This record gives sequence, C-alpha cells and structure tokens, in this order.
Amino acid sequence: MAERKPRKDAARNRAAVLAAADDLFASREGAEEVTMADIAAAAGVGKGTLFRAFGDRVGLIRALYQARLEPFGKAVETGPPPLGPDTPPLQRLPAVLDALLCFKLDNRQLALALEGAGSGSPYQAGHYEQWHTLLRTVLEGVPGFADGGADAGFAAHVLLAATRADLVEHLAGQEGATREELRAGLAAFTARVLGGA
Amino acid sequence: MAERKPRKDAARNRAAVLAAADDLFASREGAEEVTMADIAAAAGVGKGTLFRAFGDRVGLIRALYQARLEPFGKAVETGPPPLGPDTPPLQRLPAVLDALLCFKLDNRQLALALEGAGSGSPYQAGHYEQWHTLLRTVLEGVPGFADGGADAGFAAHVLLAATRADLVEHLAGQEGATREELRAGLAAFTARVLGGA
DNA sequence: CTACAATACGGACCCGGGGTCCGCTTCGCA
DNA sequence: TGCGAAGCGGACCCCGGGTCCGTATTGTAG
Repeated sequence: MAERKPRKDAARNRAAVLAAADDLFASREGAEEVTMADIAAAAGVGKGTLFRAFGDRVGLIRALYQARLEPFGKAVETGPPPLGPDTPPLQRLPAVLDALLCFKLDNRQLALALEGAGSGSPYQAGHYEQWHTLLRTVLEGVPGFADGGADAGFAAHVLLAATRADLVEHLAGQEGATREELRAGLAAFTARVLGGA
Repeated sequence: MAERKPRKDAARNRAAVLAAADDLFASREGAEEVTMADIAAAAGVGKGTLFRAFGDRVGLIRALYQARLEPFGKAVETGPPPLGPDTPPLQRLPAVLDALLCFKLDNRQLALALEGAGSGSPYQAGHYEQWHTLLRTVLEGVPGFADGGADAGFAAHVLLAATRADLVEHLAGQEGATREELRAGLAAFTARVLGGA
C-alpha cells in the first residue's frame, strides 16, 4: 500500500476537474444536465484525463460529495455535542438528522446526483451503510426504545429516507417549503418517533 | 372528449406490447436491463408502434404499473374496510401502508422501474400526489394527531418514503429481509408514529 | 544537461439505447 | 370494392458515457 504519489500535472488536473465540476453542478439547474464532456471542457482537460482520474461518472460525483461531506462526517464521528458521540441518544438523534437535512439542502444538486447515480438508488452509491449503522446504534441507545416492539434498524432506514435528496428536493422545490419548515417538520416527526420512549 | 376508439390492430398490438413488457420486466433481473427494442422484438412489433402507443419509456411503464395498481387503488378508494374510506383512521392507515408495501413487494421490478423513471424520482413519475393526499387526510383524521405539533403532510411523506421501491428492494434484496419481517417492521413503526395519539 | 522510462494527456472514436421519420400496409367505412 | 385515414416497422439520428493510443510531460539516473 505504498500509494505512490501522483505526478504534479495529474494532481493539478484533478483539482481543476473537481473545481469545474463543482461549479457546473452548482450553476446548472438539474443535476443530470451536466455532461462529462462539459466538465472536461470547463476544466480545460480532455475526457480521457477525467476518466483516468475518477474512473467513471459515479467516481467523480462521489469524490465531490465526499469532499463536501467530510467536515460534517468528522463532526458526527469525533466532534463535540450535540453531534458527537458523547451526546445522549435522545439529543443526538434529532441533532444528526437535522444536520443531515441541512447538508442535503445545502448540497441539493450534488446529493441528488449522487443518490441517483448507482443504478438509481442511494443504497449502493453513498456511504449509506455507515449512516444507517450510526442511526440504528443511536436508536438502540435510546432508553426504552425497543419496548414497543419497534425495530431500530427499520426505523433508522425510514428516518434516513426522510432526508433523501429527492424528497428534500421535491419539498423544497415543487412544494416550495422553506428550510425552516422542513427542519421543523423533521424535528416534530423525529420527536414523535422517539416520543413513546 | 370523443375519445375516438382505436383501430383493431392498434389495440391488439398495444396489448401484445403490454404483455411482452410485463414478461420481460418480470423475468429479467434488474429493471433497466430491459430495452425498448427488446420489448418491441418480444412483442413482434416495430419500435415505432411501441412509441406511438405509449409515447415514451415512462409512458409504457406507467401503463403497466397502472394496470397492476388498479384493483388495489379501487379497494382503497371505494372498497370495504380495512382499506376503504369507511375505516376509522387508526386502522386504515396501517392497513393502507401494509397493502402498499405488499404491492411493492409483489411488483418489485415494475415499481423500481417506474420510480426510477421520471428523472429518477417517484415524485414526478407515479401518482404520488394522490397517495400523499390520501395519507395526509387519514392522518389528519386520527384523533389528536396534530396535538404534538406534528405535521401530517410531512409525516405522510415519510411514511410513503418507507415504502419506496428501492428501499424495499434494498431490504428484501441486499439485506435478505423476509416479507413478514418487513411487514412487521413497518407495522411497528407505523404504530409508533400513531402511538402518541 | 541529457537521455530515457514511466506516467499522463486529449480528443477522435466506439457503442448502446432512447426516440424519430416516412414509405408502405392495413383497416374500415361507404 | 375503392379509397382516405390510421397504423406499421425498422432504418436512422442523436447524444452521452466510456475507451484507445499516438503524443507530450515529468522526473530521475548518469
């Protein structure tokens, strides 16, 4: 695993592509309007370069997404309350969900592109497993959650589904819901799910 | 709105296409493996015919889906309890959700194809609005549901998200959950959401 | 400074799938 | 039985993801 360091031009081009792609995804309405050729052109680079650097479309999108997600991911994994692991489950769950929702809102196009990438479902494209495991674990830590016969794994799936990019897009876009309305709605729903505990 | 009746051969071909498509979607694993040309060939028909009859890929899939969905739709709209409108909300909601889940399970490929059709989200492809309105209305009819500040519209979205085809596919496919496990999970979750009422 | 691998570049090219077009066929009404 | 209209079908177009390979750059060894 020596991870031979890449050549200078390769690194520069990789960065250029990332930047260009970021711009394009942000500017163009609709995630799928952006073509690989567009990105290559915008980055002043040949298509071959682009594919060598990222493998395929999904790889590129994933790289972008990961970059954006990283600070948030760290905050949840090792940060301070209310997101970090030292938070009591009852506070942590709504906090994480709210943060996740905000993240999706702030990165609509990108999230949409990623979740619609791997044969059209986020269950293969993203780091879905990690989030699910986290939520399930937190739920299981909620005192008395399992008492009603509730399945933490299933509940975690549903709560994640509540923050899916296309749902968020639908609510914020077609239905014209504001950011705060969405957050309030999710918070109320989460509270209700936790309520029986 | 005279709806001039179609010619005999047109009707026959339409039916043949529908049948062929149904077979193909059922037999082939993976919904997107089925190409329009495949369907046309299997139906013994030219591509032109196929597109004339259904407009485009989504149109065809929607037609198939609608045909499958019709009995279920009727049962919910005008049928007897526990699905029909005469059912008290507290029983009707879980019943409808369970039926919806079963429907998705029984029509995995098709539902997957449809929900992944209209630019990748079910919010434009299916009859999403109708289901959402129904669920929201039922939820609003649950005595005391809104007391906790819960938003029936949002809750309806989330509950629908719990029966999305790709989630169901993920759970039943990758995670190997059985039909009964899924139904139990959904029922428990639904109960919890209603629980505070 | 030069030579020479190794690595990267880039755009012409390929391929597969959705959707269209138009000359020919079939239908069905009088 | 004739004749418009409706329908047919498959060759064709387009577009986008992904590949290939001759050429250019890099960086290291001498």
